[in-house]
Amino acid sequence: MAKKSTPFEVADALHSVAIHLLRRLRVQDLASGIGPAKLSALSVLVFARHPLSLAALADAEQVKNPTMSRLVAAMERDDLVSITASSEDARAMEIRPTKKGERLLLAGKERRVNSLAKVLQDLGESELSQLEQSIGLLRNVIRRL
Amino acid sequence: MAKKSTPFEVADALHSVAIHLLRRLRVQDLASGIGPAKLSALSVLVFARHPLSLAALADAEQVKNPTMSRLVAAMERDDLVSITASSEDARAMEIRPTKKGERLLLAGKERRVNSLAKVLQDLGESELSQLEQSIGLLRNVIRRL
DNA sequence: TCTAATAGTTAGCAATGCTAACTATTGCAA
DNA sequence: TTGCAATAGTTAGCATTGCTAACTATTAGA
Repeated sequence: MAKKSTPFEVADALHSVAIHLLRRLRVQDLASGIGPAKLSALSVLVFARHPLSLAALADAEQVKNPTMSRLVAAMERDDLVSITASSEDARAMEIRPTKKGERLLLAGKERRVNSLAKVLQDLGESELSQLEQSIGLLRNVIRRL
Repeated sequence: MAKKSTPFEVADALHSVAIHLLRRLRVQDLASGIGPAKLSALSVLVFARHPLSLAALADAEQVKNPTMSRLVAAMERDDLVSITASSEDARAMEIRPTKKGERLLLAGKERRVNSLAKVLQDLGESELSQLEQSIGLLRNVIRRL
């Protein structure tokens, strides 16, 4: 049986693990030819399955509007997203991934996640489902953060 | 019962959760008055319990020498680390945290981790120990990455 | 109607990452 | 022993991504 740990200790360990996990995965991001911030924003757009406003996208990515504004502008220049004015509100934009953006995201994501998936394949089925449950827990934790 | 997921799906979810977790915790880092890269490097120095060379520190942090060189120079200016030449090799440096650096790290870490710990307190004991087991799994995964 | 709120942009700064090219030592081999 | 290649670190210059402050344009409401 595992030693009983305090929430502080678990938080500390979790923080450390998250840092080091991403640090390793960062290497794979390079092959996408697009930065991690753009890749992540593009991912939100692709999986949203409907257009998002700039503010909504900034919110989802936990960055400020000017930061997302710049990312979206760059992605539009690269033909990864298309921008149209909202029909109801001329101030607002509707941002969608282009076909090219969608293709790039899926390919990039595959490359990125594959190196992690390869290691996860060595885990047993029960370990994998345990990880999955923990991920579910963490999503709630993050929401309350 | 949870739907059976592929390693790829779990890897993807894990990647996403790690990103968003750190994004939330980043807010707390601000109170340290020191950037996350420096905080993390300082953490390595403090917990190493012996001096490290620049290359060793860069390696531990998974960054290139010039990047670490700049971080270390800034930390020395702020009196967070002390730098001495190695007695055996005049090219190499020995980097240690100062008292001030150690204090700042521990205080910063506490602040940083506390916001996460606060949310984790609302989890049940079984959920907490489940998280803990997953963290153990992940440490092995990261090592193999 | 006019004013306050909202959506987004622009400008300018800071932190952190990189590569290329440099200096200074070290160590090995001729 | 000398001289060259390898090693440790720095400097310069650039890209990305984050921020705040200050701006424009549109909308909505008093």
